[in-house]
Amino acid sequence: MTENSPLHAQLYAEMVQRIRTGVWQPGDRVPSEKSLIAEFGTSRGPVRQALAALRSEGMIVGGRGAPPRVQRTAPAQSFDTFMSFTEWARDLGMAPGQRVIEASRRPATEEIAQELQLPPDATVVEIIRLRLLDDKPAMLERSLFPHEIGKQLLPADLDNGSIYQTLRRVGVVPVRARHVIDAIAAHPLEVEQLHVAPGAPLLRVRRLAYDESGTVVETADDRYLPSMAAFIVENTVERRAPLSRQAANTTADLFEHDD
Amino acid sequence: MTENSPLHAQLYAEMVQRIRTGVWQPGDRVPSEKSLIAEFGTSRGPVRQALAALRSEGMIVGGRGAPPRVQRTAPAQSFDTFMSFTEWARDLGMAPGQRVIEASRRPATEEIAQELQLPPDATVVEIIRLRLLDDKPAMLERSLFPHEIGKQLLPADLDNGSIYQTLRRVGVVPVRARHVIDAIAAHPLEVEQLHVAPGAPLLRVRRLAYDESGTVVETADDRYLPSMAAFIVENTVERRAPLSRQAANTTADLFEHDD
DNA sequence: CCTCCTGACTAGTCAAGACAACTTATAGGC
DNA sequence: GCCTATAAGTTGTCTTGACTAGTCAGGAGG
Repeated sequence: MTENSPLHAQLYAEMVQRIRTGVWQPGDRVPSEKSLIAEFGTSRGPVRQALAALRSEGMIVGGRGAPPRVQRTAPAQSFDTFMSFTEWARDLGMAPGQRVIEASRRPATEEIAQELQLPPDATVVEIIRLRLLDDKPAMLERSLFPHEIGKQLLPADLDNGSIYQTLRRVGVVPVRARHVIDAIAAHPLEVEQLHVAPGAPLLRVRRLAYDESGTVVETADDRYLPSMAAFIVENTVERRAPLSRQAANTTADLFEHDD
Repeated sequence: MTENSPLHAQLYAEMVQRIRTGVWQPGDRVPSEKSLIAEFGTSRGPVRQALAALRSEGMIVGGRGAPPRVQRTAPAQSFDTFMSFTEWARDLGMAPGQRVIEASRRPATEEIAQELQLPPDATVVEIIRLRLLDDKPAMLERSLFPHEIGKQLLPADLDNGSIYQTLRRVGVVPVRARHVIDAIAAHPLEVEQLHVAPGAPLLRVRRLAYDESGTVVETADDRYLPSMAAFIVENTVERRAPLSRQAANTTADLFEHDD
């Protein structure tokens, strides 16, 4: 694993582990660059690169004249963990579950075709799943895929395993996504599946995922029970979060494509 | 401005401007490092440092063998813009407005004292304001400050100008914040002020802001009309957002202090 | 006309060294 | 005991040089 990766990445991994396992305690000073160089037997470049990575994720702060300090902070979730409900649940130590409500193939509406960058009336695959945490309903997920991609999913066992893992096996790898977070009242389907009162507030996340080449892989509409999940952002003066607050009158633009 | 800052920062600023002004068009290749070195008359280090900064903010992508490409992406909002309703509205080209509902001094409850890192029964200042965008209600903001800080706000003209600007004038500068985003049903006060039906879904953002020394400056509970605002996150495999999804049974921990 | 291969170019990685700016602890003076 | 000046140590910044691994266009061959 760490053998073929670049030196600075190995150093980074080693440092992350030391922080996580408490070898470097929160509030402590990190060893000086000089001692790290001596320990790892490298030059200053890779060491500084690894430290810069830690800093960019907020795990260490300060510096300039004195070694930086370890900061205990909610670790940023990896792209995969953030995208995949299954991986997220495992990360939390909870049992992910799912029940397919609907899996269908249908012609796209004009709006959906545009979101998926498809010609009008193209076929899309829609999958609606109830997601569970430790057997309790947590989220209702409505995903839309272009037919080329979605057809790989219909024969798969959607009740077990992650859609993303299935997609990866067939060579579809999302690498970029845009999430729009807001609140919405529960509709009849959510009332039925999530066991909430009609009109109850739900946390909605609409997602547009792209692969390497910039083509849209998925558009989704996830509705979370606020009693089961929340989103956290950590923000610093130095470190901008790739997060912004948008006026809703421009929400239509939010799903415009960049490239 | 750019005279005393380090070289790589100057290069970064210049490159950002070129992207914003369209000298470097989205989709275009960035000039090669060699040509940038020749143009700016520096060595490779600062040039690469500036490019790395652009990359970390998602403004350029790719590389390794070919010059990176300019990516048109929703620019991450600066810490100030993200914190301050006033600056955010101005950024959108809309007119920010506000009406103070309540500004009071009171003993803290146990829970609030803990959040603000104060001894039990310490005095806190609570300010509740209705926030407007172009004269339309958009958000109800409930902020709590330690008395030492809040007392500077009570005599201020809270109906005009930003709280953060006022705080900065008296030397209180937040540099780090944690935001927890979820959904909640409208309560009587929101029904009255935001003109929504009882139980209507609102987007809630709870915020804990720290200053340089790590002491809590503010804790707040903002409730947005989902028809007026949403949050956007852009996520990449390479670039982790400092954002995570959390199970709500751990929500009590979310406001635990780090340091 | 298409495919494949080669070579020029590019960015990623690493090393070693030098100086500037800053922090911290120590030693000295009051 | 307290404050201040100093010195040592640390990180930030920049340079130069080298090698590796990837991209891309153009030419040879089918």
